Amino acid sequence: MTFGSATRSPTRPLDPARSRGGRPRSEHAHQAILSAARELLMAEGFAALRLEHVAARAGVGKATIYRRWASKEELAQELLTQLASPHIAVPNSDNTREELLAAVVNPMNAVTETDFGPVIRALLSQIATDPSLGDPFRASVVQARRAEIARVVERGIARGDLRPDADVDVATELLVGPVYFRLMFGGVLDLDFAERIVEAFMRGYAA
Amino acid sequence: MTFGSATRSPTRPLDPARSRGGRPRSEHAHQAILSAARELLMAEGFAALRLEHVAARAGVGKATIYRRWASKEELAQELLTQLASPHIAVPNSDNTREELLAAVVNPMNAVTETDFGPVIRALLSQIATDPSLGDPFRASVVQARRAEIARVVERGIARGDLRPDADVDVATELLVGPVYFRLMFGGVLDLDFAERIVEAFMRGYAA
Amino acid sequence: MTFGSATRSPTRPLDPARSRGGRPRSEHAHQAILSAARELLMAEGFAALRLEHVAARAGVGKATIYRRWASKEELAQELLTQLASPHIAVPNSDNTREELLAAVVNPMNAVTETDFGPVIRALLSQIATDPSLGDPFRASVVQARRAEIARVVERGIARGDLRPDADVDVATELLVGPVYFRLMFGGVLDLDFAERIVEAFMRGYAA
Amino acid sequence: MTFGSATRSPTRPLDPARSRGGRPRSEHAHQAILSAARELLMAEGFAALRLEHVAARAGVGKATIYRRWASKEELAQELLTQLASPHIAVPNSDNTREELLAAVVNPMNAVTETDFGPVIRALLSQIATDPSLGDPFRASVVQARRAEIARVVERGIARGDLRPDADVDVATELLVGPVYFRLMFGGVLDLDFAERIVEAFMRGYAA
DNA sequence: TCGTAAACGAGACGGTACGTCCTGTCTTAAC
DNA sequence: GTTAAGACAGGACGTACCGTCTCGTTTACGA
Repeated sequence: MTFGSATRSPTRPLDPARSRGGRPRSEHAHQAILSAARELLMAEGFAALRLEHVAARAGVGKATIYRRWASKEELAQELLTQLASPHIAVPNSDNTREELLAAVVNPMNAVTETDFGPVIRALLSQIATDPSLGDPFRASVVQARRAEIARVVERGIARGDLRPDADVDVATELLVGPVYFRLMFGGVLDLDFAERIVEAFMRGYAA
Repeated sequence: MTFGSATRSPTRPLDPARSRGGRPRSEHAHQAILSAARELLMAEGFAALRLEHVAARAGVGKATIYRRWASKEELAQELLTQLASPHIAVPNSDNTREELLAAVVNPMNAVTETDFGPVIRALLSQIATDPSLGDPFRASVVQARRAEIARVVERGIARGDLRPDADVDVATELLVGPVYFRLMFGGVLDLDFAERIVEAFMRGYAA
Repeated sequence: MTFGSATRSPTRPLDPARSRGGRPRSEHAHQAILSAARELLMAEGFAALRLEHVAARAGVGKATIYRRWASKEELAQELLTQLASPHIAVPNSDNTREELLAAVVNPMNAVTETDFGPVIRALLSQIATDPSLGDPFRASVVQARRAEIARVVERGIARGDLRPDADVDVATELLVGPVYFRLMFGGVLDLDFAERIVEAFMRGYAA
Repeated sequence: MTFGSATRSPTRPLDPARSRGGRPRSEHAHQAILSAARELLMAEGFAALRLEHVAARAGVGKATIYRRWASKEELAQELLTQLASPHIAVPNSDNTREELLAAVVNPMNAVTETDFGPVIRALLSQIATDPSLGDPFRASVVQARRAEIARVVERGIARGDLRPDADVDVATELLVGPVYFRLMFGGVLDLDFAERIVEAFMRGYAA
């Protein structure tokens, strides 16, 4: 699945009438801001993230940030979307248990081994309480993951590996919920954990 | 299970040598601060919580807050512990399915029908990233819930309702993880959802 | 002249009905407060004088200060009066030049060699702008000095040392004004300076 | 005499390397702050002067004040210098008594008829005790006045109106000391008083 | 090749909140 | 009924950032 297609960059559009003239926006500044923001968000958390510090670290004026994002939230959303995209897809492997394991291991690796982990940890509250950040996240990342897992379950049923009445509606919760539970509330996130989750799922829904 | 025993109030201690003299701390001010903080935390989120506003709403000087809690985080921790305590226990009902349902419904009702919901939403990021808030929360609330669910599973095994090899180590994740997943990432939290979660668990581990 | 007779202690009276009973006010605490206040006033100035620090240094509760003086100004006034009293009198020496010199040297020594110097320096603005401090000071200390100098001039005229039309009304200003001018605006305050002031006065008004 | 040349503005310098960029400091804000500070200093005195109130009255953020002056003292110093400057010069009038009278009447009018009066009253203590305010004041205003009066005396001697041994070293104290004495310690400040002071001086030092 | 126009780094602007300090009052137990 | 201790509501301190606004400068495009 291509994921980016569902995403809408929160970056502020240029004035549509600007095509006439003016200096173009600097792509270098753009990336420097995102990098600085990611580092500071991971180091300090969302509440303590200071756009003034982002600007300083990026070697950029504050206005250059506000020209692109209206708020800290918008900037965070872009970071989140950028980092979440690569960890959604579960390839068709013709092996249902393997695909289910991938559905658990993908998000687990994302949060344990990439910057997505610290970043989403820092943004959990914003996602859970601020629709301006949560709604786009749910509409893109969460929805993409739900769809991917639904496809895995359907393929499993089609192969005869899963019972036809396997509960697609809560499959994402059963497989990915435990990963986020431990992300927040502690507990090891390793392959053994992932396998136990898959084992419990398979016991319930194997044909 | 008594829960409070595991909790440590984060409230700043008085100087141990103070018993001799001085005006005692006002219990009224203490409660007014906690109420004001809860309301503002629910309304604005943790990042936008202003102790100055808490003080104003509580009709209290800022120093009266700082005398009790060293930071916004400590104050939030006390709020969280206060609100989480009542929703842990699962009574022994001699019916394993009923007890498992209670293990899912308890936290679900806590987050949907009490102030614990908005408060923990606001504090998820702090719990996940700030050990000063997360560690006490994990040591008290999360640990208590794990222990309670372990007891439910063990009673189920003892009654012969659950297989002896039912996976106690991930039972909390399987039962409560889905609830928190939907709390953060959307989806209805109702009795039907809870029953589907329990159904999946029972399918996997019923004797 | 005895000076104290003109002074009214600013110390708050005890409740007139106090003769009945209760613990008597501690004279020790009273003196400790005045000493602490004098030291801190000299070290920090009036604007930075903190009653909290006075209380701490005196080993006294804040209420013990407020029971005696209604404000920082009243406490300062008592300090000032206490320190100014000893430097007013000019003894009759049967030598007009000697007495005039004493009228200059007395205040000069008071400000250069006793705590009165730093204290009045710290309180000049209060005296000049705050009637609650300035009026009692003018009514006691300044008035006493004027009267003393008037007596010196009159004795000088009586002895035939000064012209009968010597200007009594500005004599204090001519003799003491230069001392305070240098106290504020710099310049040495020594015997030579005092003698030049007296010399100028004598040149103008000697018979 | 040009007076400003001796003065050093206490205003905080901009970073010398700032000429490159940044919004320039607002002259309008600068003057609004000085006006507000003058009004409040006159109304409340130095000790009760609140920079927060100055900022509010000037319609300015507190940082805008601190960007220019490091402290209440520095701000006061600028006020003082600004207000003192116009009252120093004594024009050559070819009439020694007239010039001496001007030397007394100038400061007298300054303190009775202009804002310099309330302002210096409020700052006397600071000038007398705080070198950071007193030293610049002595170096500029006081020194200028001394020099001006020395010139008046020298012109008087040159004209043959004053004795060649007239005491220049204490002339300022004799002429201006009485004015400040009454400013602090009470007594009318009118033309008659000024004439008596000049009369006493002339009696002593006329040729 | 030259204006025009927008973006750039810098930093001042009016504000809000921080966490600390102090004010003047009040409340306790001890004497 | 005063004492030392210390909590109380209130308010100012000086600092840090907010999001906006000027500056002088740089960079591209279209006339």
